[in-house]
Amino acid sequence: MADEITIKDIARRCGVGVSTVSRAMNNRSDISKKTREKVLRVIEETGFVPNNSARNLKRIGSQNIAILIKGISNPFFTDMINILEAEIKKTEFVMTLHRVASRENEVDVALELVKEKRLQGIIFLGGEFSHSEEKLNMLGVPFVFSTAGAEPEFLNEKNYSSISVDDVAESCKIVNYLIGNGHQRIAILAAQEEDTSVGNLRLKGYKKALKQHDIPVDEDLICSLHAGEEVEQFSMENGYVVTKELLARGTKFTALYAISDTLAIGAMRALHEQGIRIPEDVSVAGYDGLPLGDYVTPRLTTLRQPTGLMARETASLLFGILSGQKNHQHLVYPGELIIRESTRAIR
Amino acid sequence: MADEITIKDIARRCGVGVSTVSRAMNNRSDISKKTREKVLRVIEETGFVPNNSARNLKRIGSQNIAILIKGISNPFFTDMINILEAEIKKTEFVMTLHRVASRENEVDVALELVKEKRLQGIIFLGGEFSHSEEKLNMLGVPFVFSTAGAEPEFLNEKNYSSISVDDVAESCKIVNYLIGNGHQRIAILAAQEEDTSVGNLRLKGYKKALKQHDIPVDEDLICSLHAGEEVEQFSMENGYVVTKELLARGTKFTALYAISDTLAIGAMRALHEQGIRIPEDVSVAGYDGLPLGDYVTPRLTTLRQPTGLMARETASLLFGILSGQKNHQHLVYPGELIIRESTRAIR
DNA sequence: TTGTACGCGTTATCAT
DNA sequence: ATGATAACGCGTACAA
Repeated sequence: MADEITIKDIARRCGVGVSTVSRAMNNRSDISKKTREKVLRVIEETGFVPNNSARNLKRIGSQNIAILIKGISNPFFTDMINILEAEIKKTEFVMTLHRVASRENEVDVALELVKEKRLQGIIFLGGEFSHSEEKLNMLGVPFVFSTAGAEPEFLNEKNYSSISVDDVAESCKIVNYLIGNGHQRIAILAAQEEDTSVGNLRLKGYKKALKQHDIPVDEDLICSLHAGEEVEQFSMENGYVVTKELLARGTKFTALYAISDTLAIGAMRALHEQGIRIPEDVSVAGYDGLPLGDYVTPRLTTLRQPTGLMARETASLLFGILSGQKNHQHLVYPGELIIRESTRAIR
Repeated sequence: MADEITIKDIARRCGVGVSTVSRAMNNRSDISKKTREKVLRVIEETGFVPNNSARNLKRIGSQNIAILIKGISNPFFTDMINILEAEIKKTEFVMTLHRVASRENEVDVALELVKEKRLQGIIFLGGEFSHSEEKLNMLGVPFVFSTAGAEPEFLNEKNYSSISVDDVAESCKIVNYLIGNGHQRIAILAAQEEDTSVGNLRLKGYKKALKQHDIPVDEDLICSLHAGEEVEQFSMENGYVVTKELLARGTKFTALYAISDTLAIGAMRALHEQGIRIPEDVSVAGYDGLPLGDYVTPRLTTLRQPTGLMARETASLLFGILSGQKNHQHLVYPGELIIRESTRAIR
């Protein structure tokens, strides 16, 4: 309500010029200790808060780094965000977290943010990896795609970095583990065919593993996730519902592989309700390696993505590039098969 | 890289004035359809993106609403955020989500944001509820505290709204349920005494319930959560660790009440590892009513907060105030005791 | 060390 | 319907 107070008001009240106030606020050296203290005291008393829009507009180089997250409610990211935050806090940079709605294009959002906040760098978490190069080049600041899936064409780019696991290979790995334990009829909870994100890559890995063992792909075993505005794609509920449908179809299977741990947990509940025992009757495997998977009963077999390592490398890479000590690179980290209680060998 | 392109460049390329470009961008009516199309086409071609800082600086009334969240990784909020987002999307307002670090003061952050984004309203999710009135009054725009805990002094304020459950009463409710089922020695995973947030209120509720039944408070049964920069307070891991400590102490108890579902799930794992059966040997109850609680085994007894309702009411209240159709109010919603499989009657 | 004046990119106002 | 111009609030060069 009170008329917005500006730097001019502070200057007037202190009997100094506006630049002096500015200097005090920004901890400049070219100001006497005495004046600074006076100015800061008045700022404190009046509760003056500088307008960031005006600052961003004028400031040459901010120290802002943005993290853009698609699917912020995905617990998979919370770990990475916390580590990224800790890493960034060690530097002179300031992090701003920005969520991207599922219908938004993250590069468009980034384009806005670069101008608005005078960003120095960007980290993309999750999301698609099919972006027009033209737009990417318009960003004008270094950026790193993290956990965005690895496509060969992607890996040739010299203009930006990426950090990921090989979703196809890792997905193949866990399905191979199931096959190695005697499972032939393996249901999968996977993304729609049209999906251009990791969901599709993990489905590819599933098919690849089957092919390696000459097991024919049975479309009845492939359960497409419901997707849309309403349902969270990788939610426990979605896993539950889709598994219910699978069971209703009467398709036989000895193992179920869900492309995320959350989906797997939903599936476990659906199986449990039907009196199907895990792992005695059906083995269940997930993907991601969420902490949560270690807390459910039975504990979930999964493919762990090295989130801590990836987050630290993401930060290190971006700061290396910003300081001119590193060049853009595309790093692919191996996942880790974590065998717990929800799977078993059959026959 | 490319020199930043501005509204002036667009104007020049179109052979029009800058104000005409501005009109085209902002869908004003006082511009011919033909010119607008031409301008928009050039904007499209050049990939021009207006600078939001400049816009915010100049614009009189934005349509921005901010949601400030303390503890964004808390799954309890994801539900509310999704609903709030859906409600806000129905209006002319634009929502921006902003996370507040645990060491930051949410009102200070809000103060900055109000100026920077010319906010029209604020929703606070989580966090403390002990704010200086002086600062709150400086905000100058309507705001609603949601799920911030209900304190009597708080409820007298006419200058803002709050939406909450009565944490003391609800906590008391679930402990009473345990007592009613024959439990006398009830361990609690609770916040530290110094906590000024909901954690403390829930502990109060626990003590109140014991008192009502003349059960003496045994300090050995009160397990303080680890808190700090490193550990997420309401995490499964914290629940696990604290329960381990409880068990190591050898204190006897027939029920365990955790002040959040995530903590309860961690506790269940710790009990499970000791061969303690739930609910046969120990009953476990949580608080919050997360969807997750319905997916674990055994399914978790809990006190559900009506998140959907609260989110919708939060939106409705804020928009009512913004449109002058409502006054500030303080609403307290009842929680719901959800009895599932993790608790049982003894004796 | 300090103050003055200009400009950041946009929208609002006023004139045409 | 359109264009010129003055703000918005601050940082920064430059002068003092």
